[in-house]
Amino acid sequence: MSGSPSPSAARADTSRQAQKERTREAILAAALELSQTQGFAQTSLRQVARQAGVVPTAFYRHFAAMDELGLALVEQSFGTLRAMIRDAQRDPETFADIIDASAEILVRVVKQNKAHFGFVARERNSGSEAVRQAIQRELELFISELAVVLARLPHLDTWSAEDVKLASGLFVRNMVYRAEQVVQMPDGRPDLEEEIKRKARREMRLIVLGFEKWDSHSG
Amino acid sequence: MSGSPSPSAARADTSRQAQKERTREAILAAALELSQTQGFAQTSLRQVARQAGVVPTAFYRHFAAMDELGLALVEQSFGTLRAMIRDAQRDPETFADIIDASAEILVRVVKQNKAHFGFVARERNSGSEAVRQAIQRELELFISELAVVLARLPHLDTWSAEDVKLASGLFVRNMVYRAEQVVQMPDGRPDLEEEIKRKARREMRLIVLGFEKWDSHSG
DNA sequence: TAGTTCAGTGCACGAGCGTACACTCAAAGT
DNA sequence: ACTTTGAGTGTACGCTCGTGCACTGAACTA
Repeated sequence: MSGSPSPSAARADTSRQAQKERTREAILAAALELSQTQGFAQTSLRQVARQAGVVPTAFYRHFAAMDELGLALVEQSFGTLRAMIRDAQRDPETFADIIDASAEILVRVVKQNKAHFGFVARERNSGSEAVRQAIQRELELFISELAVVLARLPHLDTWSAEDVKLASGLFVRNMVYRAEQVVQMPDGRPDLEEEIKRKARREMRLIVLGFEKWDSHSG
Repeated sequence: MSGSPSPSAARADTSRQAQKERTREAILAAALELSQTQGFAQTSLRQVARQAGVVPTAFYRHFAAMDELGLALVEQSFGTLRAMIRDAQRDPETFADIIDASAEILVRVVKQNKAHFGFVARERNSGSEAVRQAIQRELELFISELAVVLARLPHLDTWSAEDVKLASGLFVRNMVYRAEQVVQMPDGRPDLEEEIKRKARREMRLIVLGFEKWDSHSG
């Protein structure tokens, strides 16, 4: 992450690769911002270049085509998503129970990363074939990762792997849905925010009740 | 619905309004088909006109702009969705239980109307502002309608209206998700189809188990 | 039958698009 | 000190796009 060849230059690295990286970031940021209002597929190469402060043909020094940029954004977005569960696992005992904590973290992290979560929600069903497939695959992977976490919880620790994944899928899909709502939420409306948290909590509780019964039902 | 001014002409009505209606249908069908592969927002007025067999400027005789066409497609699509619950309510006792029936009907109807369900799934998060809002509103309405049906079922008949709506929302969102899968399913793969049905059944059963416990939990 | 209406035509326009190509000029390599 | 490299530039091309405008001719009206 550090380690440029020249030892000093703490403020603005003028080395070639550092400058290139900076432009790349500018292009990614520009594409993400433009996607928020008009969708990635409607965002043109020229718009991205303009917003990034670069001439259209310079784009090709970084990405072969817009599709490639899209895949980079998918990767970036899921980095944010993964940071969220890492966050959620860090201190699971701060709150009365794990559900309150999850609802809290969900709303907070999504609010802080509206662009990334919005990108995933939008492009999941409407992006180009490549982007769509990348998102679906990442989402499947994410469900599996969450399943590993869930498998250590009471009730679920005796379930089959398939059952845990089913539960994980239900959670993730509800999370995606609530995230969509947070993304569309106007700023400065803590009442709406609380309402979403409350609904998310109630839904998760209903599902957990199902867990408990499924437990005695199949165990 | 019938009642053209001229009494005969059972085959091809050449009356003015009938011809106009036929062109309108052709435009709707063209837009729906083009949306399937490239999304509605990427579909141009000229593409639609071309596919409908009409000159671009003729489009304006039917819709003021593409947005208006989009709203018409939303309406058409939700007509299909409503036909589905009407279908589901028609003979709820044909199958062993209501869950088997729902999974069966879901997959069958979605498969028969891939274009409409795909349109809703895609444009729900990525359409123009107007289209997106129309879909969200229709989806909310649909959840309320399903809640009325659910409220008559065992266990749920004692719940508060808000709780029933929560349950209805969970069902609809899972339905939307499974519908997305059916839409993306390649043709002629009954094994995948059965797999989706099986998962949908298991998910619904898990949620229903939650219902039963919530019942004794809050009642 | 003569006159009106209006769905669909044909043309023209300016604008934005992706991308090919030849270029510049600092940083990196020698 | 020199050459090489390659990120970013500027121009130019052939598209497609939405839309304005004057038109045609069959279905309707009186």
